[in-house]
Amino acid sequence: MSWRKEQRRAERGYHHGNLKEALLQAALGLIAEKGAAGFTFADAARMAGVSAAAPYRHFRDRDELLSSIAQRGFEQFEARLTEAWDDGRPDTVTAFERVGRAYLAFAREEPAFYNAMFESGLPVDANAALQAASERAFNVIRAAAERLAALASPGTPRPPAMMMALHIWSMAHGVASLFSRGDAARRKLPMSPDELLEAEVLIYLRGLGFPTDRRPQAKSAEPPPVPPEASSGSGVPPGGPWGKPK
Amino acid sequence: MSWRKEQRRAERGYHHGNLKEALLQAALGLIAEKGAAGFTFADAARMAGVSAAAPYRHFRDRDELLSSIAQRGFEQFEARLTEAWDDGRPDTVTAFERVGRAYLAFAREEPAFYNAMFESGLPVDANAALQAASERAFNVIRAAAERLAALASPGTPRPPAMMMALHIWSMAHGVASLFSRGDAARRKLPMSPDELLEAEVLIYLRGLGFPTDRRPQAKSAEPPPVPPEASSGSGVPPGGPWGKPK
DNA sequence: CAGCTCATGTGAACGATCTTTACATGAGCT
DNA sequence: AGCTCATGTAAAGATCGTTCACATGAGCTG
Repeated sequence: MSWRKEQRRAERGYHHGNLKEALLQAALGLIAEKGAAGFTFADAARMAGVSAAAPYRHFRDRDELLSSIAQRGFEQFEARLTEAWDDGRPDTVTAFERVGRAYLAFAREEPAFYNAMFESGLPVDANAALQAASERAFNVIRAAAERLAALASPGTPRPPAMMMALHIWSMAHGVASLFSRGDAARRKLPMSPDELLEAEVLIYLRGLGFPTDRRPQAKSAEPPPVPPEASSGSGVPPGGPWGKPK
Repeated sequence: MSWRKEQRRAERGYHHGNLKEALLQAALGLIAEKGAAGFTFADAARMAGVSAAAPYRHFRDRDELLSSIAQRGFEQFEARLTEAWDDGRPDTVTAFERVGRAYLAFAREEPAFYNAMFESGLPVDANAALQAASERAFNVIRAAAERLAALASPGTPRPPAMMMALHIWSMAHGVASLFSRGDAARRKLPMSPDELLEAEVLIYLRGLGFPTDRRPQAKSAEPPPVPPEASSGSGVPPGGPWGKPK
């Protein structure tokens, strides 16, 4: 029973050396397994091989650990989105959809982070640093929407980029949290969450009057010439974004 | 100290008489206050004036109480959505948007139910009855989407109703959980969640080629005549769904 | 190198929760 | 009147979050 603890202690000495990091990693693993609600401070301590009181030297309380994880999550999230956006290459629409896929991929591949960030119930404004990190991540989407808005067909009012960004965010978050993660993924779907979101975004963009055929655009100040399909009929390409209906 | 408990007991006798219901109500109140994560079985018992062990006569464990609440929530949710849909009166698009608003209204007005249903972390398939209730609620959206799909402009492929329903659900859930409830509502927005969702759905529907001017349609088998704006230009009415840009 | 300091970890303890177990009560039926 | 069984209670064990007094040893200071 207790020789194990002694053993551990013998291996690493009285001081852990890197407990804060170890706790964050342990918590991450536990949240991935059992959700933010199921994760316990004591478990994290045990997993790091220290007493239940040790974590209090590094985090005021359980919530502070959680919000540290959320913050780190937003930072990685921002990085992933930025990378996916790739400054709008090769063309704005393609890059924009890549951001959508990156959103879902993050939710799927980093369930613990996503959980801490959006589903742990901690207040958005718990922590100034957290809020800032969250805003930086959102700003990636916002900036992309800004560029997309600039592509609006001439003669049509330019949609507010902020609104577009909020719309895209809500779609991505909705799909992720309803269909793409953990228990929710068990809901049976006629298509993958990725395809679902991609179609949703494409239809939305078409609703705004954007060409969605992904032709690379020159990065010019004036909008590119309107492709034929954007000004004739309802703008629906044959087959539509959802594939060929039978 | 303990005269209070005796007092309570004197008022109602040894047997409570309606404990199951009282526990559900108490839990609902507690979840509304502190979220599903913060709610404790013991608190619910205390609030109902019984010992901490009493609830186990009515629910296997805390999770079963939670899933009972979620189930009841889905039932009320279904009722609200059905009422909002009103069988597509006065016209399909108007009714469809009313469903969207009803979704948000439910999320806002019944935070406890919404929390238990979508944010409590309980598995979708925890319980057959729960899953069934959830599917019945979704079917309201699905049926509405079915009717909407039948309105597709002639010559354009008819979008799969299932996909549309999933899209609408993800939008509504995304907006609700990001902006419309509890802590999340503190995120500052340039518009209300209701307006945000309404614009989102309108743009989406336009992307599918639907007329979105809410003219009442005859309930005929064949689609109504295509309004001019749906077949000319990009289909964007002046001002767009997001109001007048400056 | 000796000694001091302070960040870091320990163990014990408190109150709260979840859950089980043996026992108490009384409503409704015979 | 008496029996039975659903319903409630008290007590107890296990786990958690959190605090407090105390132990340890890494790194600075002289």
